[in-house]
Amino acid sequence: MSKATIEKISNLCKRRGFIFQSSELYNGINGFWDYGPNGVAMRRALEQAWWNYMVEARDNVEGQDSTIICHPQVWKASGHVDQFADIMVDNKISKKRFRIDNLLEQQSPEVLQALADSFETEADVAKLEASFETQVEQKTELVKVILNDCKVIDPSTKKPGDWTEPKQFNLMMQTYVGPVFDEDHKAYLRAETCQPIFINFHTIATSMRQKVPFGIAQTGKAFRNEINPRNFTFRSREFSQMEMEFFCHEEEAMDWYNYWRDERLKFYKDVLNFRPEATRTHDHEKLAHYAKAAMDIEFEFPFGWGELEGIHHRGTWDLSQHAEHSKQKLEYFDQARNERYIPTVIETSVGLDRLMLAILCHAYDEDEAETQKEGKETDVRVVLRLPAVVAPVQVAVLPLSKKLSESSEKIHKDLQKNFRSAHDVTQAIGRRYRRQDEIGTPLCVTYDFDSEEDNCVTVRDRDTMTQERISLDELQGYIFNKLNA
RNA sequence: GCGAGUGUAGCUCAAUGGUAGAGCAUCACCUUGCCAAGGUGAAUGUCGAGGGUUCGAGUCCCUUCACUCGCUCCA
Repeated sequence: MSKATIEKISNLCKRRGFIFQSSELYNGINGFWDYGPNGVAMRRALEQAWWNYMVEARDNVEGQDSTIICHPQVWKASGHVDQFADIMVDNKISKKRFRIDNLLEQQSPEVLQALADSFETEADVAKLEASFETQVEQKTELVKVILNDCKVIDPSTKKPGDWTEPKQFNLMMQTYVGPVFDEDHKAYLRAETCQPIFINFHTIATSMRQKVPFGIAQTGKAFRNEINPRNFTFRSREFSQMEMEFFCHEEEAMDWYNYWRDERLKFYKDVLNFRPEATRTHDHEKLAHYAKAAMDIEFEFPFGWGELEGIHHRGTWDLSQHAEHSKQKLEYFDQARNERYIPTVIETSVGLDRLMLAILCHAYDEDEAETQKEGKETDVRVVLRLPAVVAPVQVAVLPLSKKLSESSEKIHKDLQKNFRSAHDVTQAIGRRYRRQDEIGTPLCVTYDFDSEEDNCVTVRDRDTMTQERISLDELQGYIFNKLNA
């Protein structure tokens, strides 16, 4: 049972320079988070671990880095502009909020007819929804009156609601390209990193002489106007994704789907050392209309199970959409099969910030340690049992006394060439060990008064708190082996 | 957006309407000192912001901002 709570994690993250509220000086901004020195070190290491595993170690996956702002048509083609915009309305009596399309679907024919009469249209959900959209765009007060006059039912109470003015919720963030802010210059910040992969598919296949099946990976920022950001960094409005789109022939798609699912599970197990019970897989019961198969890899956060990664069989939907909207042929000619087709896509998509949070929750531990504090035998030790590959500091060099700091700094400088090393000279040694435990440093190297004589240092292990005397000549190799164990 | 809650030192939190505090953390010095050790000292605040009531407001009232939790949303 994990001892982590979101409150403890977020406190530790702030106290130790991992993650804190963005723009705190101005009271913060909801859904945006900054990474401090330890947070950014860990995040870069994690991103690099993913990149190495998914791109660098493979011949059939290429990398790319696209712009955050793309041609607005990209997001119309992908369906985001439509699907990310909903009209919402609140019932003041039940305090519930509804999407107008969901609400319309649950009305009786009488109510629908009354609405249709008011809008001078037909009693059809799609047509009524279109009427609502027009009215809401024109910001008329009429809609609220109509909702209430037609006695639209609240599905949760089965009674007419006291409806507020419907509002348009846009989940895509908007901006303007060029100095003139009008409709013609409207653009979107990308809501996911995968669309720019789809539109670059042919350019990359050609330039890298790749043949299907092959993949393209990208990491980077994505933006969504989440209605309600919650649970620390779990749902943020600006976040990073690590996505890979694998293009293959439809006949092989399920095999590749299974292959990538297994690869991704292996990543969590072998690279990040997740305990088996920390994650689970969850097959989607309701598939998006274009999807053939979809599953999530979930992690048990202190607030419950949450999605870390999605593995999706997207069919030919995305490339077909872009082919249609761009009026370009996005077919691939497969020489081996002597066949022309739109490749099928298998996607792996993980949230970098969510994964950071999961790793922190997974690593958080409290144990009992002996103390020399007066009146106490043991004390609670807070320790992050981070895998060495992502630990912000991999080794800390600590002189037993400040007088020894000249020699210890030389060791630190030497270790810095190969590892993320820190040098800490202030305060009692025990306190420094505890500080390093809290940021998850796997190894501490202590230089003492004997070191001058015997050319040896003490290496202390974070998890066992045991110490070993190591010759300075063997130190680099010893640390390398321990960190890669 | 609705409802509830919270804003005081870096953190956790005190303070009947009457001089803003503690613990921890931080920093400096001392200590041949290996697990938040001991000692001496230091720094730290527009009490979220604005207005009002009062002789006097961190405390009461109003407004506002931000955050947290619940509802809605989460392809």
